[in-house]
Amino acid sequence: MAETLHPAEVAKGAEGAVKDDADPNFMTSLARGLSVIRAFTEREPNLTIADIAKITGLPRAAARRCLLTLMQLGYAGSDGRTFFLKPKILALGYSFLSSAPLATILDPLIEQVSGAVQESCSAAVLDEDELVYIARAATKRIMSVGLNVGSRLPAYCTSMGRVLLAALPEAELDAYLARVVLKPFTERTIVAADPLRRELERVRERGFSLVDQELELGLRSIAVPIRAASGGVVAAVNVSAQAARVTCPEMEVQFLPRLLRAAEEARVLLVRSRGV
Amino acid sequence: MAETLHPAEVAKGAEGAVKDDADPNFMTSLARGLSVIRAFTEREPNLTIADIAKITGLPRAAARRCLLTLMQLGYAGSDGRTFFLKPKILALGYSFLSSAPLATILDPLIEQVSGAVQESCSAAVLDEDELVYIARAATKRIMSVGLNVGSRLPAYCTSMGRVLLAALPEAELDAYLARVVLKPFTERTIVAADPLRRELERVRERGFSLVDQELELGLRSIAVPIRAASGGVVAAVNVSAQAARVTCPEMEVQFLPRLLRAAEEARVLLVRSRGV
DNA sequence: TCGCCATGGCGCGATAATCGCACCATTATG
DNA sequence: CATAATGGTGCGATTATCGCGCCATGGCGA
Repeated sequence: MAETLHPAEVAKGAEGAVKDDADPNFMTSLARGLSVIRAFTEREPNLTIADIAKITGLPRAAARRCLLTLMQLGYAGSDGRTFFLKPKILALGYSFLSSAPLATILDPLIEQVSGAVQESCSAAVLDEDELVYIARAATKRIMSVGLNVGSRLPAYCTSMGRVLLAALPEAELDAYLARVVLKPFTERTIVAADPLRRELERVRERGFSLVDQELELGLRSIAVPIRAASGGVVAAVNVSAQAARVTCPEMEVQFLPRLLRAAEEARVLLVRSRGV
Repeated sequence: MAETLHPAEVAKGAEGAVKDDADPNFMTSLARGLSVIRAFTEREPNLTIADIAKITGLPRAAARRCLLTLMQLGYAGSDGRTFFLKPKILALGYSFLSSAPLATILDPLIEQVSGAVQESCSAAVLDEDELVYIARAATKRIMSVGLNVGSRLPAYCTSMGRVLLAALPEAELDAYLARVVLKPFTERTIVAADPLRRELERVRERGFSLVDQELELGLRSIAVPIRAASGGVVAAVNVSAQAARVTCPEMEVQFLPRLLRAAEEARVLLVRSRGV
């Protein structure tokens, strides 16, 4: 149980650049503690010290120290044998949400669209080559479980991801394409750089992205960009639905207008809330 | 700008118990790093090193090290002068959300109730004497801004808080009442222990809690407990509305039945998902 | 325009905080 | 019953972290 998973952002060095780390400004203990927090997942909400050690690659004693510290601070709890995260941990992630005007503003809009079209609706931004959900309204509990605020998906094969990629400066897109491996999630997934570039070009021209079962069979989604006052794309919103229930043309007809309206509304609201 | 706010869980010692016994299992650096994360709030999403130092009480150099570490790990960013949290920080809180069957299960139910009654609906649990939102569906952006997943409110003057307090074992309730100061948020807030006890007794008997403008004038809310298979109360769900629009009797008539139904549904779903 | 103060960056010596090995007790495992 | 794995602990080693102090920068007011 609990296999050695994510590469433990700590270990050698997340960035493969220089290996003679020894950066005097890098606090190893902090990095370790955070990696311990991230070791907890849906699959294994209750972990033992040994589990954590395996997952993070930390020595058992170190893992234990982190856990104990998190406990003392109220971020984790223990039933004696296993450890688990406590709700206080939300205070961390959500210092971001509450400090992000975006999430606050988009949330009600998302709800509104979702309620109107009776399908799941989300907002996301790009972070480290991935798509990160910052707001979400689900109609039913379905769809490849567990998409939540904070969830991360690849950008190249999702509608919101493509909208955001399409808005990237040329150079950054090049860098992205150079970095990322386009893994096929279904047989429809675009996995070659050139076709992807063309698709992004198309997204840019049409002002929205429609992705048909490229991430998961049976799942279609359509997304539009959210623009700030300045005109820059700051996020994306989408509606996703089961392919069996909604055809591609229907997605455009039924969902696109609402998405565009929400995006326009968001833009207006964003103007008023710019403390940045 | 950026006043000295929360007491910096690090400094002296969150628990007033023993003084500075230098627990060998406590990693100060980790605690400091986490307190830096929590220094970011809605009011000030962009903070300078000096700000952070003031807020957390850390020396400037230490604050700087934390910030730089968070940056290297991708949790924070900087525009050169000020720092801000990046979406990756959500991965921390998200470890909890995704590892909490509760949040996943309650979310769709919340949405459903919210959609049906056209008012904001939330779910919360108790954590360190406070109410913590674990799921939320807002209809409009209103109501004393920024209630989000992760938000914390006092338990004694909120409907969900009372539902959860009412479910506490006698001894724990005593301890709670001994610890907490009942601060009046409005002139209606119950601030004496005895009346509060009686109210909790009433909540226990009636199976729900209706709080009328005790947290904020113009705000009413009604909550019911969510019970696990075992019968223990594990969370609460509520509906809140503007007092001007919905009277107390109306709250009971219009919202209570739906809340009870959602709670019953949750109970059924919880039985099936108990991996704990 | 000229200083003044607050801030960010940096280096370093000091030291205490963290490390991780090694060992013991206890409990799953077979 | 034997074995392996886990949790807990202590300690010496060391190095990761600390925080003071200094310098450069720059915003701001006089």
